[in-house]
Amino acid sequence: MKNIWIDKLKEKGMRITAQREAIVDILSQSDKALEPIEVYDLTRQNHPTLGMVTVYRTMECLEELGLLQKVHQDSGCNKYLKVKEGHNHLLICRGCGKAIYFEGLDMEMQFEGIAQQHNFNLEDHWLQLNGLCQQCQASGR
Amino acid sequence: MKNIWIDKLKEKGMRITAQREAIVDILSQSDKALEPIEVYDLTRQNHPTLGMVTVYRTMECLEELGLLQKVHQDSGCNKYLKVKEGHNHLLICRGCGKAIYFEGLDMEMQFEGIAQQHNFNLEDHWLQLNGLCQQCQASGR
DNA sequence: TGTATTATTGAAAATGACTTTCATTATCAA
DNA sequence: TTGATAATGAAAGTCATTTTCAATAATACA
Repeated sequence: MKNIWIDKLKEKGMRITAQREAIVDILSQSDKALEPIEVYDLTRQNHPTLGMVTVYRTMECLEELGLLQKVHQDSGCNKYLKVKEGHNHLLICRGCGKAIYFEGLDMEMQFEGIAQQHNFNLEDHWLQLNGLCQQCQASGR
Repeated sequence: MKNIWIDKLKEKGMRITAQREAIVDILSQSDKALEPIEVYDLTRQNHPTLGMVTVYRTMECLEELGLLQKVHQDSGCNKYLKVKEGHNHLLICRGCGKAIYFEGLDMEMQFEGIAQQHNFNLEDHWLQLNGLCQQCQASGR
């Protein structure tokens, strides 16, 4: 996972710095959407001189490369999650933030039908289920 | 529509001022999600002394009263749309922003099934279709 | 391997959205 | 009509994010 991201950065002609590698480490391994300040804090545990500006710039690059995407939640709209190509159906835990791309619902045809009813040309969609995962239920959130 | 909103404000013991009425006018009639600065600009056309602070405070109240809800889009996560109770399935135009609450898809059971597969306790969901409305297609966006 | 080029970094300053403060003004119950 | 007090808006404050710029480091190439 991490290596794929690093390769994509290289392909784009970007230099591989220790800072970028550390940020990629955190984000490519996280199963929850993270905001810049969280990435900053997590990365600084192993790389204490890292600056916030570098976090912002690196995350922006990763989004442009299609490796990260924004996840919108009431708790904040600045959270970024690793992309799973072709899978934009998400299940997110309100407690711990764990995000799961789920499959098994094929609703493209129905969505297309709704769009046609309203004379819309459908471009994409976003489906997100919100709830509490097993651990968070057990811990009584 | 507007009167219902005003009544709800009264019920909460809030005073009906000219500013609040003007803001309610704009938001209760808009068929697209608006951000505070847009509400400010629109409202000031008929009410030039209005302050930005009042816009923020009034929109916050309207959200708390369940009359407005946030709509998350890449173009901004600070847009508010009038609520249509029990309808959280939206079709939004990328061009003009027009938002339509649609019905006809009953997927609660399927969503519940997905949640159970992953041992989640489902709380709510958000489904949004994005595309181009007829007018925006015609105008070649 | 050494070196030149230039992308990257991070501190500091700037920006911009939003919130808080507070003196003035306006609503509305009595 | 009047008084209690909620609401307003200017100004100052806060906080996330962006820009600037001199110093540093990665990479291509000699």
